Amino acid sequence: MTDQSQEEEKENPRTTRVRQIILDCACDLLLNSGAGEVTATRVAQETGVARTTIYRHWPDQASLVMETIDCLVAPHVPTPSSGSLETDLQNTLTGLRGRLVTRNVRPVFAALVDYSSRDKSFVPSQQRFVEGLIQPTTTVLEAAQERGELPARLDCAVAATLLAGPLIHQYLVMHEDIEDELINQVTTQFIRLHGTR
Amino acid sequence: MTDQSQEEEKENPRTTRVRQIILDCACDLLLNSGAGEVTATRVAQETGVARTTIYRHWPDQASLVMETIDCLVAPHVPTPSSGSLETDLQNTLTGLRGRLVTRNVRPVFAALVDYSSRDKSFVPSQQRFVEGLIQPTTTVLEAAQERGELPARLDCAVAATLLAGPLIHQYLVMHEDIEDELINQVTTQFIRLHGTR
Amino acid sequence: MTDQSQEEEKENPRTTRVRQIILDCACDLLLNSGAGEVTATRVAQETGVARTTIYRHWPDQASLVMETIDCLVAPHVPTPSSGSLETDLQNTLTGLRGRLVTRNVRPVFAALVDYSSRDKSFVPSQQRFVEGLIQPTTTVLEAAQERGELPARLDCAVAATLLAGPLIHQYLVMHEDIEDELINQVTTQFIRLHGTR
Amino acid sequence: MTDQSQEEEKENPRTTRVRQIILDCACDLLLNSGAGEVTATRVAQETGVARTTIYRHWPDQASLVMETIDCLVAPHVPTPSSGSLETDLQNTLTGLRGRLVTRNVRPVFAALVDYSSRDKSFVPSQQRFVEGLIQPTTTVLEAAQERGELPARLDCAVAATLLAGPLIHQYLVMHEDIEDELINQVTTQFIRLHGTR
DNA sequence: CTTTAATCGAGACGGTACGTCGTGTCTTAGA
DNA sequence: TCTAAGACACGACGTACCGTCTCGATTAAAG
Repeated sequence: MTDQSQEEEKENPRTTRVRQIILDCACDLLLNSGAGEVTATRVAQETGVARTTIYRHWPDQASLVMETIDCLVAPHVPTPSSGSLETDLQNTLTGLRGRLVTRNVRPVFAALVDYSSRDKSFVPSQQRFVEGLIQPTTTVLEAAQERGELPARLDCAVAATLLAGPLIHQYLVMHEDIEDELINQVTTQFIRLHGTR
Repeated sequence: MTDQSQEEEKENPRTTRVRQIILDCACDLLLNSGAGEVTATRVAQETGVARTTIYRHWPDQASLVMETIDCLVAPHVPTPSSGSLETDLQNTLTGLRGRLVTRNVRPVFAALVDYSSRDKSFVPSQQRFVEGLIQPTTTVLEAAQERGELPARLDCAVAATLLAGPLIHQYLVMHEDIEDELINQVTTQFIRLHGTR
Repeated sequence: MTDQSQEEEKENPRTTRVRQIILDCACDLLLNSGAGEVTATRVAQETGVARTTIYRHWPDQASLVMETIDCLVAPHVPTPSSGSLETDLQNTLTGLRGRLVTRNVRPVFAALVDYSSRDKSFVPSQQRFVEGLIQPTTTVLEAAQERGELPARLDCAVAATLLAGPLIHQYLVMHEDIEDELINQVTTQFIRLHGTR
Repeated sequence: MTDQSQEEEKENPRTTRVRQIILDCACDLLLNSGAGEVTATRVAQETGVARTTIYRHWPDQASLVMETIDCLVAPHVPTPSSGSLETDLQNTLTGLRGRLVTRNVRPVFAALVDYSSRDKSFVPSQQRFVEGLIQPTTTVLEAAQERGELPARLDCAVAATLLAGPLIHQYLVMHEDIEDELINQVTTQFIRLHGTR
């Protein structure tokens, strides 16, 4: 009945609106201009909201950035299974590559790494964000495990690291493109080792 | 004879000393307090060198940080080969893990990611830095290839990504510890796939 | 009724107070330490006001000095007329001499000359300041003219220059004291020439 | 015999040359760009002489400016007497007005006033400079006195102040032009009072 | 004609001030 | 009640000039 209102504590609609305007602008700035521009001053200029209003909702720049980033955690989009684990992995990893590029992940990642390095309370946010990226891979592995295509004792999280790790390393850490060849190698290698046929 | 001395242009020793003092302090600050503290003002306070002197050597904060980071690129330390590729890889990856921790790589990485995200001219620095970390792995692979333990057509750089990528992803991206198990998996998987016995 | 209040725009009292603190200190510095010390940095140190606050009110050092000087323009103090033009002039010029000394006019004049020489927009300030010094003389002359003691066609401004000019020249330009003799000569000469008995 | 050589101490010709180059440039800067530009840095840029060389000859900026100004003290140019004191005075004062303008006296005066206000040792320089301007007037008066056209008890220095003072006040202090009318008034007034016919 | 000493060029260095920008706190008015 | 508007203290930025200080490289004069 009042289910949703009890979470929100009957927040003033004006407040909600302003918060949203600010967050939208912050997301925009983060994705398009980098974390360095997610600034009370900049958001105020951009939105017309007063700088003091921003500080009323977030005690400081860090917490605004934190919440901005959490807005950008990729929601889990299930990929339809093709039946073959190898194909599924290929598809998932290709999808990951696609999302890294189209979602403009680099600036968000940069913000996370930067803030995490000075404030450990950002680490969970960073983990959540990266897990959001890897999640589909883990899901595919778990499905395969359920179907018996992977040994039950396999730790799917570790396995996902083996699969997605090289891609993320290549793109976010090395700042280089992910070649099809890399996806192939990663997948083939994994299947050969763990695939139960 | 005087070939190499002519590159250095006989720089005033005082200048060299002051530059070194500044860089040392900057490295210190970067490693222990984070890139945000690598500031002309802060370095000046810390070293007693005048702020203007710093600006004489580096036009701005970014270039000081850039050079500071380049000071921290891990020099290549050759690991003695044990004869067995598997053992070599285990050792090398364990060494990588050790260096990640003892070298306090996270703040450096954070600085690189941060600066690269706003200024693409930092990307090469970032690549150089990460390659400096991975280099031993590549070396081990090339040695094995020479010995015939790996197929000649194998691209050692890609292979190194497959091996070191998951570790770096785990430590720098996921902010989590590298378990022995991960090193084992990565190594075994690689050997099984490519090892020519 | 609210006519005059609308000019002032109901400025925040704190702001008014801070502006005044700054100006007071600037006047002090100008009079006692010279224009060279009227510096944002110096005023900030002296008053405890932040340097940036000063820059909020005055875009640069020059405009602060300009306003400081305008604070020091001598307000017109009417001298009671003795009935005799000669005595009035003696009194007024003696008063001028007194004000030159007690008001510590030299540093203000120095500032004006200095700034005017590089920025013509200071010239009006300089004129206003000097006219503020001469004003009583002009007033005395005008009163005498009204009483018929001076010919109606006499240009009082020029006449004031003839009277006050030598004094100011002696004190501000030649950096020498003004002897009673000089005042006497100037007055006598003027009365003999223009006095209508 | 060695009269002149003993003053100059057989100075190195290179030194003399460099000193002259610097002073020439300093005069130029003082007259055309104002005292604020008479700077070691600026002179060095302008002349190609090293900044350190300037400091070798003058301990600081002030002493360079001081010497620069002394170069600009107007040499006494005798004006031919017309026989009539009134005409002589008219000519001399008109000449003074001319020199004020053509000699570009304002920036020099500004420099003198500025430096004198912070360092009393500049006061004599300022007096010398202004006396250089007034000197012809005094000379004319003394000649007239000699001829008996002025009473012997007249203090020519004071008289010169009465005559030249208003002009200098008008031009240097009030920053306004000197009208012919002012010269007339000053002269007539003086003659009427002191002229012995 | 060379050698030796004065002088110069070049530029690092420690300072001080500049004017700008951003932060986070605060107060006052207005919707 | 919450927002707008903006002053304020703080502190870093990057710049300009000061006056001091090495260093080599020129140049001048003396041997």
